[in-house]
Amino acid sequence: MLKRTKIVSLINADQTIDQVLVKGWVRTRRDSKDFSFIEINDGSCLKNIQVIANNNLANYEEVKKLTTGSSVAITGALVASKGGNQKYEIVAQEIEIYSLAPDDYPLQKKKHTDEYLRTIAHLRPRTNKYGAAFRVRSELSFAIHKFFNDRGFRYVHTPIITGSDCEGAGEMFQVTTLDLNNIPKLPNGEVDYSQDFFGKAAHLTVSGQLNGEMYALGLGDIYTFGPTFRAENSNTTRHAAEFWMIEPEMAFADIYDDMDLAEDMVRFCVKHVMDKCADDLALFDKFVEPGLIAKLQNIVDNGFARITYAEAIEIMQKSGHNFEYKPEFGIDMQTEHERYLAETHFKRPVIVRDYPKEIKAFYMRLNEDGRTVAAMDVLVPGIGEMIGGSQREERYDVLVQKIKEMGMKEEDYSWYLDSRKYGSVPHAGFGLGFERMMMLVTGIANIRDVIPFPRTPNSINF
RNA sequence: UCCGGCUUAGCUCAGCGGUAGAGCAAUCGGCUGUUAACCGAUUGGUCGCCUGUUCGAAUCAGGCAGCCGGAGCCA
Repeated sequence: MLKRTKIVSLINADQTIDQVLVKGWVRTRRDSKDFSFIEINDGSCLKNIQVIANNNLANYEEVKKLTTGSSVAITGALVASKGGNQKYEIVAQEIEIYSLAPDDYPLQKKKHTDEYLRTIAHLRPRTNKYGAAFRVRSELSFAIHKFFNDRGFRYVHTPIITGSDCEGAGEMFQVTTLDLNNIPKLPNGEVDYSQDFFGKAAHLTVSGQLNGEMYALGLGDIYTFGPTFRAENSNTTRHAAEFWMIEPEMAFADIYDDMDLAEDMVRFCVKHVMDKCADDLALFDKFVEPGLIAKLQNIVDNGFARITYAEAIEIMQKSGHNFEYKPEFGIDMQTEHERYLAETHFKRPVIVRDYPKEIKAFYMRLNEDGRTVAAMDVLVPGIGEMIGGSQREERYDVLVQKIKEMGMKEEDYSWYLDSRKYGSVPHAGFGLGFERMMMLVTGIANIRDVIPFPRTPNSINF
């Protein structure tokens, strides 16, 4: 019994083969007088394999009805192609038709707009561009795991459902089994969560960081890589309600170790994808973002610029550039500022650190100057903020003070504070939006096009 | 959530007060070791929805919806 061979193996074969079995979907069929050319794609690589179907096939009349999108199994000989565009082709000995796609198959043999393909997100992995995008997504995920595994980081699975409604990273989706048409209430009118599934209010996680810190302070170096949810009404090309985040956390590390890790990780992952997905990246370089490969090579070769927030403000003030929001110490950086720094001034990724404490989260470590925190953001051309991280405040008293200052309840963080109470050590970590790294690597400009089935405000189809 | 734009054939668009068009796709036929093949023919639309202005609305005005882009929030 002949085993199926994937097309990627045949494309890269080093010699002809008497008999092979390929299975896939028809991309196009071109008829000649006595035979037909059929191009088959099975998703194993960007390229199709060309099949020659001669009229001596038992079911040649059926073969001539093959439409774009139909599925087939083809047994034949892998031979040198007489045509110029491919090294090998298959001369079919037998063509089994699994299924003929009717003439309303939505994918035509031409370029479709991304907007249209979003309306048929269940079929877009059958296109060249989206096939490439999701092969890269898989390879990029693997690169993340490989990078951390090679460095001895442990992969920690932090909870998706959280009972802490104060992770502090944005609006949360509530999780409940209460009957929304008949909500149990307390005498004071508030919802009686004691009757809910967990006996208290529950939400989808917005970050695994606080949990991740606990494991770093036991296992040493850890990372999380999983889905994250934000109920923000964000309508942009860079935000989704459900996205994947990578959150490493290192014990016995400071903000400089953190920046080194972020830069090393991005450069490793970019290099990995360049090595493993050359054909797919070439497609993006040609049709999606001209100059993409040169941009990626620059990231791999030259590394990131590093400046402090104060230096960033000064650079912008002296630039003569007309900003809508004037750069002054203390402002939260706007998109225009991030883009100026990464795209115009440095023309490569830049890490900005030591932000004013007022604009950053409570858990970030207060610097010696008393007015900045050891936070760092990685700003990337075309995307803006891709990574946000910090050295964590490990001093119990300072952290409690910060929690109070920001109007939060100390008792809500008792378990978190335990880590500072018992054997606290300096530690640092960051959060990386996986889809944003996908956008960097592929040049795809909309986050909806780098997630298989994107979830955004008012959109949860498929 | 705010600002702007768009919505006409399966897809991409033109038409911008006088009653519906093109290219591609599809279907049929022809031709050819073809390469998103080529040539010819055919099919295909209550012009997003509602209301108004007008003798007459795809076209002008108002409202609504959806989509897209920018901003904010952030990853």
